[in-house]
Amino acid sequence: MARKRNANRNAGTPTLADVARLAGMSEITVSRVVRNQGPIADATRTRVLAAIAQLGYIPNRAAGSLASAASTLMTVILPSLSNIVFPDVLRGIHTAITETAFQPVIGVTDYDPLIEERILLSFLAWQPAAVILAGLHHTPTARKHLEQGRFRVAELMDIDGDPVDIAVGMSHRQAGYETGRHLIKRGYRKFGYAGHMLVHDDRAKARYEGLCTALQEAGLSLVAEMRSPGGGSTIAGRELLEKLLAAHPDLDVVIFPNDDMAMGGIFHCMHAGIAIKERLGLFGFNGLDIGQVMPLPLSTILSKRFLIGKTAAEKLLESRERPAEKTIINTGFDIIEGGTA
Amino acid sequence: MARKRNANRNAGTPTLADVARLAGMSEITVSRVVRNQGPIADATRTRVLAAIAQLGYIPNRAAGSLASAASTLMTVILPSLSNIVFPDVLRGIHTAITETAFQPVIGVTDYDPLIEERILLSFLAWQPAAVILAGLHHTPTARKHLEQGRFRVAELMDIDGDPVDIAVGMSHRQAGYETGRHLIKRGYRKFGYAGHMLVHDDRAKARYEGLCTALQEAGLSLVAEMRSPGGGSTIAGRELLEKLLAAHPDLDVVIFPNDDMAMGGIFHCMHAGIAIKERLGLFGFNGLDIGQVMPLPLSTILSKRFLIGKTAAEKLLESRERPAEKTIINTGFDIIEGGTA
DNA sequence: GTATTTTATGGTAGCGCTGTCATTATTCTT
DNA sequence: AAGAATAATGACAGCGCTACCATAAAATAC
Repeated sequence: MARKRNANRNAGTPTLADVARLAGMSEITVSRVVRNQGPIADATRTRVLAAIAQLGYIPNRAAGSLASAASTLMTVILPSLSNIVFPDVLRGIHTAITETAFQPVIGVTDYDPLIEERILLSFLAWQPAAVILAGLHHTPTARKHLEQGRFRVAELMDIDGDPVDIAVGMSHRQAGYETGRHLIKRGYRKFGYAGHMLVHDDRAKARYEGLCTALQEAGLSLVAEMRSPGGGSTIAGRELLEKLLAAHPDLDVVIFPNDDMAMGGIFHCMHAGIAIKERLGLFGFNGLDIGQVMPLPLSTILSKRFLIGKTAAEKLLESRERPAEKTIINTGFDIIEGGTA
Repeated sequence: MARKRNANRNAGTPTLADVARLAGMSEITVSRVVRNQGPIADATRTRVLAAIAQLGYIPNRAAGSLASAASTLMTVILPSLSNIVFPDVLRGIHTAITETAFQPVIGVTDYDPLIEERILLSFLAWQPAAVILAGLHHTPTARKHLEQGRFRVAELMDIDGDPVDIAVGMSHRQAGYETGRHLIKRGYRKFGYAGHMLVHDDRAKARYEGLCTALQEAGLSLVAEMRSPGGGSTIAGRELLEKLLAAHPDLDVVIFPNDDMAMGGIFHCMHAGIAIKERLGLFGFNGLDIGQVMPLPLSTILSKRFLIGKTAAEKLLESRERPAEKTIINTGFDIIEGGTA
């Protein structure tokens, strides 16, 4: 019976109708006050707000979403949370939407496009207002949904490719290339690469390729490379550099796919008494704070993660509609000369 | 007119009714298949799943939530994302729920209980299945909602207090106390504290108080303390230690509220040529990886952040109902002796 | 002073799904 | 073989809200 159902639910949860009754207005008027939409007389607004406060009314967003076929949720799907990089992006997003009605729903893919697809579909069930993901590479199914959905899409970090709507990030290929150019200019000639095995980390791969291109153009090539089977942690960087140098003691510079690993490299050198920069150059990527506070600041490339997140979210807030044209926002990067290469 | 409305929405979004029609079943049966609920004949399930696949049906969770007065959303409200600590917690939560239907919605409070309250209320509009927050201290309004809501509540990090339902964490007061005992045992006598000004960081405060208690019991007290106006970053730790030592050169050990600041302390000593441990002990909190990989591993306390997040989420998954009794899960902490104190 | 626009409010019909109660086939008891 | 329990499915109302249209009152136009 309907009454039973009501009894179960309504236990102390006031609805629009309750507010309307108390304020002596219709439901739709209360709804308009709540949503700040349409013309409302000041007196009416005051009365309604008083009733809302008195009852402690909390709007039911599920009902609202259902009725309007739209929600205030912003789907954020990131590859990882292990490293501060993506929390930084998330922080940027949060900063942009903190004063808006948007609420971020988070998914983590572990760099796996199939997991990304699964998470995306499960989140689309909420009719999100916008979707943010990392990178430009998704499964065909995911891409299809992203293109056909009634929501805006921002793809972060990477701009080397064809975005669905909006891409915000930097060219990782170029970053790798500039890294190579920079180090060649500094006089390094025997390049080593100490990477990781995250096969789906497209951006690390793009930087690697950019680096190789720069070397090639200068008639050089990687003398040695190794990849740590785990991930890209500091400890992995430390151990990997040790192994790399054991096999190739003649290297004069080693590039890491991120600052965490590069710092591990610094620690190995400190421990093994290797003169950083003079005897062996070390170069990272990301420009983490900690690398810059060290007595010998890490030479690296500053990626603007917070800015990427913030810019993307702001761009998504600009309009409710999908943009007619694709937009690519290049947040660029800075080479931090540092003291290690 | 209804037709117009339909036309706008239905643009390519199949509903349960569409699936039911195609499969030749009733809507409720399709719903049961989707939710894996109730007895369904194998043949029926197969037929329905085929229809779902054919149409690319995605259930509308807003409608489902409205009808059932329950959602699959898990509200996660954290103080900050700037430091890896809370992303670690979030990672633990995500690990626990990744194979379930739960989806985390994230809020960040900047350690402000009023912002926490605002975020909580806005999230309750989704009728979440569970709420996770940090700490045991909330505004009265927030506490009231947490106690009366139709969802389970987990309060993380801290267990010194009275939880709503479930608390998962450690005693920060005890951690501070043990820090003091440990350093006294090591022979340190002239204690300095290099903190920050996050007034709402209750846990740093509890550790500080525990430390003071330990000193007092040994007839000692803090010789000097300073607080950096910014936050608890590595650079702040480095600058603060320099200032602290300039004013109080006789200190023989300095405690920091977190590893980030303590590492800043290490860097200052390295730069200034101060013999760490012999001349000046340094002690942190958190047990971050990076501190342990340094040539001189940081002396600190390992807080089990990932475990806290994971345990809490698992506990919340155990039952759909609010627990009859309060539960406190102490994940404990480990003193890492390290090499800096 | 009437026509037109603007401002403020309400009635009503769903949105897409699930809870509740029935109903019919099937299997198990004794 | 009749009765009881179980398995499998369906009808239907309604969750709480908002889009859509309509209407009344006030302001403005000419």
